[in-house]
Amino acid sequence: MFSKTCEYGIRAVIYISAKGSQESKIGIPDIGKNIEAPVQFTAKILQTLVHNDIVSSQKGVNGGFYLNKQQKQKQLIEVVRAIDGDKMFSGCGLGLKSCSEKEPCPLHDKFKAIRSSLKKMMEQTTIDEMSKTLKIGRVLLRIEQFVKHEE
Amino acid sequence: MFSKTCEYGIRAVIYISAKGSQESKIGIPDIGKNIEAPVQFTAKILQTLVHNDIVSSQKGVNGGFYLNKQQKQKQLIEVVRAIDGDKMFSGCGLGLKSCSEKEPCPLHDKFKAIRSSLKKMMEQTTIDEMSKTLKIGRVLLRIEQFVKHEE
DNA sequence: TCAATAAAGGATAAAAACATCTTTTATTGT
DNA sequence: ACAATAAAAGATGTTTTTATCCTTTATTGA
Repeated sequence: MFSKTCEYGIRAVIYISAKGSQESKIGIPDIGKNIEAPVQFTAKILQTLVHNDIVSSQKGVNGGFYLNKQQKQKQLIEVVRAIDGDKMFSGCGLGLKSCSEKEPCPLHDKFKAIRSSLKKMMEQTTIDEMSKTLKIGRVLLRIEQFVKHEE
Repeated sequence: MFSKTCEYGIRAVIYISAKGSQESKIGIPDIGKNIEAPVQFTAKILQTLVHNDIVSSQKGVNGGFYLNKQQKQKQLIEVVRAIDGDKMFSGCGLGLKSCSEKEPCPLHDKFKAIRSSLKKMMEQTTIDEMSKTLKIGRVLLRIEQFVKHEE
């Protein structure tokens, strides 16, 4: 469904949102280890996410990644768009250039329905929500340390 | 959504089903041209589809590809499975091995819903239906010659 | 002010997906 | 029988995606 790059990106964002804060930023080695993604590759993806204002970063001692308030409120679809672009939400399901509302391919309407529900889902899901889901006991990744985070 | 390979495969199957018959088989050059796919690559995909009993073929003079009655009744999902395998319908949406019903990732339930509707759609769509949709005027591909096929 | 730290950025490498080319095998009309 | 035809099969090439490595830049605590 998503590209690997996108999967890593989403996982990283969830992890950073759940574990990091402006006071306590998260480093790349920590992130890579805990989301089970190649460290350097994750670094590249995070660059993209920083450029697109999905994630904040700071260089130097005690630097790392974190999400500010506005960023935590962003929708999943914005993360996906930043990494994979719009292709997921545009174009014919069968890859036909000639396909359109007027001259639809045999899968056109059915596809449209699926895609619009996928899109809606991604719009209704915020980063914050995903990281909360993580915290309230539905464990994911390797984040055992979350126990102490719970209220 | 689908891989390019899968897109070409589906398009080929629709085209063959719509235009071909046991009496009048369709050759690879014809198929490639009309579904706007690389000819030799399409040939490879058709090999796979023949192996998986989605399409019938015959070598030699007047040979080519066609779909028999049973094959026309196959579901879209069978075509996709033959080419892309099961990965589309299995595994965590975020690519996590650790994700399960018991320990779901933050996207688990939402993803499950989307995927099951995608699956249902593919199970409810037959090759025959898609090629009929093509015939009743909703033009696709480059198949102008379909006009004479309509009843 | 400088050594340590950590992200940013650029270059390169490996793997997978996509595509083409060439040879072989089966079929058929003559 | 055999020449022509068309798919099957195997080898090879290209492009994109995924992944790693190395150098540079910014920040900070001592």
